[in-house]
Amino acid sequence: MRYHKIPDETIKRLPRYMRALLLLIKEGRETVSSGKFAELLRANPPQIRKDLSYFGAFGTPGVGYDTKRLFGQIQAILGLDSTPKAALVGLGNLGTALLKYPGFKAYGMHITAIFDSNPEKIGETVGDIKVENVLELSTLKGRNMSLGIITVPAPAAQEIADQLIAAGVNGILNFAPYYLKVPEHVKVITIDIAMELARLTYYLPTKT
Amino acid sequence: MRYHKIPDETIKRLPRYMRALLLLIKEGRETVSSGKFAELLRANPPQIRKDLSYFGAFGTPGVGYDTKRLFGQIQAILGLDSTPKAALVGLGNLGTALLKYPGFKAYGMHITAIFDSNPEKIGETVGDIKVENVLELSTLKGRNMSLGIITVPAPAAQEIADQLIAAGVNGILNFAPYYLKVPEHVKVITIDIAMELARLTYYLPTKT
DNA sequence: TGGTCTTTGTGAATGCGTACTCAATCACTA
DNA sequence: TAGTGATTGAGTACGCATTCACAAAGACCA
Ligand SMILES: NC(=O)c1ccc[n+]([C@@H]2O[C@H](COP(=O)([O-])OP(=O)(O)OC[C@H]3O[C@@H](n4cnc5c(N)ncnc54)[C@H](O)[C@@H]3O)[C@@H](O)[C@H]2O)c1
Ligand SMILES: NC(=O)c1ccc[n+]([C@@H]2O[C@H](COP(=O)([O-])OP(=O)(O)OC[C@H]3O[C@@H](n4cnc5c(N)ncnc54)[C@H](O)[C@@H]3O)[C@@H](O)[C@H]2O)c1
Repeated sequence: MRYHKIPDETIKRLPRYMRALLLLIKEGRETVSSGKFAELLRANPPQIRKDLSYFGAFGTPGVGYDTKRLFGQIQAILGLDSTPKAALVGLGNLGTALLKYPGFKAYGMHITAIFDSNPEKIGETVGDIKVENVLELSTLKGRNMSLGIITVPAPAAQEIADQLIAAGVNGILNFAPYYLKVPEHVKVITIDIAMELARLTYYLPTKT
Repeated sequence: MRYHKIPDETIKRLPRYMRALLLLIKEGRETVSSGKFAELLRANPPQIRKDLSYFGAFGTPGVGYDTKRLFGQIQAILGLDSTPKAALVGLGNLGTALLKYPGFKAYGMHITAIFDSNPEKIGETVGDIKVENVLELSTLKGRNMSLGIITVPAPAAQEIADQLIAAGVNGILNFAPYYLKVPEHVKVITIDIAMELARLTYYLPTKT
């Protein structure tokens, strides 16, 4: 049913559905059944149907889902139809890699501001964006920026987060290995690469 | 020692515990109670106690957990005490960022081999590692490499994964937005950055 | 237009992980 | 050596997510 509680796990899967749909659309497929779709994603059909059903009835029985329409619908659910703008803070190795990555556009996202504290980097242009001084972070306020990406060293992360939030950002993608303290209305997703790599070794066959 | 089923979520938390313990050790703390520890991690005490209890009794009632000892124990549980070696394939923007990152060592992990297909990159050295031709990937076999890191474009990911597995790797950290098909005994963790960013917009206040 | 086939949408059951609680345990002190 | 206080370890209850199964619904064809 609509407007009831939606599992967080469902939200995590939606962007994956989008990516698979992009592929299907490129292949020229007009419709896809939950069965075929599940095969592509290595998931099971009822999972997909249930996930989608939380938001309404998008499919047609006997046929399946219209690929283009479903893509648009998921995009709308996630709020990507309004092409949110993101500010990146910390033009280091990781920040640079993110900026050079072309894959974000396909979903309707854009990084439109860059900040750093290093005087050598300030003023530089990456793509067509000029690197600004982190001290001017508050100037973001009028620029309708809804997302922040933190790629500064861990000790600076909390301070940057506070400033981003003060500037009106209410979603933060954090790469620093630090657990940010933020107000209720702000959502933080931390990607902790070292943690994932560490976890991976657990699953290796024990060699003793 | 409990050899019953351990929740995957528990395994995901263990590396975070390690990081927090590193901090405590640096601060000179000898012991920590589950209460203090939970506060630091913004988690709740019973969760931590339960997680640890799956592997045995590490704490002393009335006192708490010995920080150094617990760090070593978690390290052992994860298999990081044997300092697993990792091979990275795809020395692009992301691959370079990972190689320059010093944070992996603290957990007991090392990237000790690099492969790429670009002739300009082959032969180059990064840190003290020489970049090898991806066609020579099979030479990994004798080098006791247990982990692979994939930072090549998505269309090449499956092929690289197959070759890594053939060379004896059985844990893969994959950054390519592609869902790899691997044998039963191989564990894959995919970090899909674009997906996380896309998901983030869902939680933003709907502005209409 | 009626019948059949396919596939959806969802109520119900199952299974898993988290949160709670409390007796058992250990250090410390007198 | 016995008493006190703090904290663990785990059995239990709860809640959420996944899986299952089936009735309702549209498409297609005779
Ligand atoms: N590179 C990786 O592979 C990797 C892996 C795991 C985690 N991380 C984390 O990601 C973050 C960035 O990593 P990196 O490798 O890009 O580091 P980096 O040192 O290359 O880049 C950090 C950048 O932030 C800038 N900076 C520092 N303090 C700042 C401040 N107060 N305000 C604004 N800018 C500031 C620096 O000038 C630099 O450009 C770190 O927190 C790191 O722990 C990185
Ligand atoms: N950079 C990011 O921020 C980012 C974000 C999300 C996902 N990703 C994914 O991570 C992967 C790497 O991204 P990137 O930005 O570093 O890309 P990149 O193009 O900078 O680097 C790719 C590297 O792989 C090498 N390569 C290509 N084909 C190869 C092959 N068959 N064998 C060996 N090496 C090969 C190239 O020579 C290059 O050095 C991609 O799959 C990308 O989709 C990157």
